[in-house]
Amino acid sequence: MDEQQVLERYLREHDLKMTKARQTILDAFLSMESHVTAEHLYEAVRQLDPGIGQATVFRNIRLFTDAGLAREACRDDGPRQYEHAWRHAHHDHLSCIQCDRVIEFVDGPIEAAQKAVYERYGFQPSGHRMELFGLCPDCAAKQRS
Amino acid sequence: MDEQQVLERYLREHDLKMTKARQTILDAFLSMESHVTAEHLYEAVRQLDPGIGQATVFRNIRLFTDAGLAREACRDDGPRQYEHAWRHAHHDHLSCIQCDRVIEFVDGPIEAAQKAVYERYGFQPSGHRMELFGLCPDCAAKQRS
DNA sequence: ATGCATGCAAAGACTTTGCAAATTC
DNA sequence: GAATTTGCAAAGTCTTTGCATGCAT
Repeated sequence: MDEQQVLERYLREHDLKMTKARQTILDAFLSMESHVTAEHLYEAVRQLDPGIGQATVFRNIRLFTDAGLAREACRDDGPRQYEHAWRHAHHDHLSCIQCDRVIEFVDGPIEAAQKAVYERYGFQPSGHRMELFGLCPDCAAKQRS
Repeated sequence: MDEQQVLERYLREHDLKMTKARQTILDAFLSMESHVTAEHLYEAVRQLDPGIGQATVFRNIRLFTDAGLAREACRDDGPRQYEHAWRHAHHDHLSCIQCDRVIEFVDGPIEAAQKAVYERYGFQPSGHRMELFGLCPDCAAKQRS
């Protein structure tokens, strides 16, 4: 089941409608990389259809989140960021604090250790978020020179 | 070296001044638990001195962050949150998605596995943030009944 | 036809900034 | 005395909402 179908199904189940604007916003979202802000998405959408308003983008990215296509990414500051959530395996982030490059990874030992923590405290897991910060090899090299 | 001294030293090194308002805001911050918003802090500060303005609280919590006393906590939404950063060992969070209870923990195996990830990608570590979400034992029990 | 969706602009939530007066060193 | 700080209010960001109209079913 691809994203298009997931959304259509969600709409059907909630008595919502597929509109031209909604379809355009979905197309734009699917064509973009992870860590999209509403502003980025709005710009991309305007390329496809200049008539679509910003509020509609905000309303729909939230709808995509409810439908399971998008997920809010953790942030310290600035506008809210979204990632793709469908057919996009769970992953964690390794970010360069200098150039903002982001590497997505999944690490078996970390996942296993997290499970142990849940058990230790008697929690029932529902998800997690992890971000590692550091200097990427390129930036570390630049800094040394 | 305690927080008071850390701040005084930071002020001296940056040619800044210790004022009555600044001291009051520091006292309020130190008396509060982790995950303080500027609004919470403002309320606490007003108890101590109703004459202090909100902008001053915003300006000073940021100063505390620069001085290494506070640290911004990761959030999806809502106002920015701060944690204590001085003499407060690094820790991760385990949060209940129902009652918002937060447990702070440090896990050796996770820290070790993170180090391995840094090495795998050639990154120079500078910090990380991890938050595990789930249902705490109490909320899980309530949900079953 | 019915009722959700849209665009616009206004309002909201949160944070920062400009400025004159007050305070610190 | 020189320079930082403060309180206030205004402005800035980012996001949501109210409403009349347009569309999808």
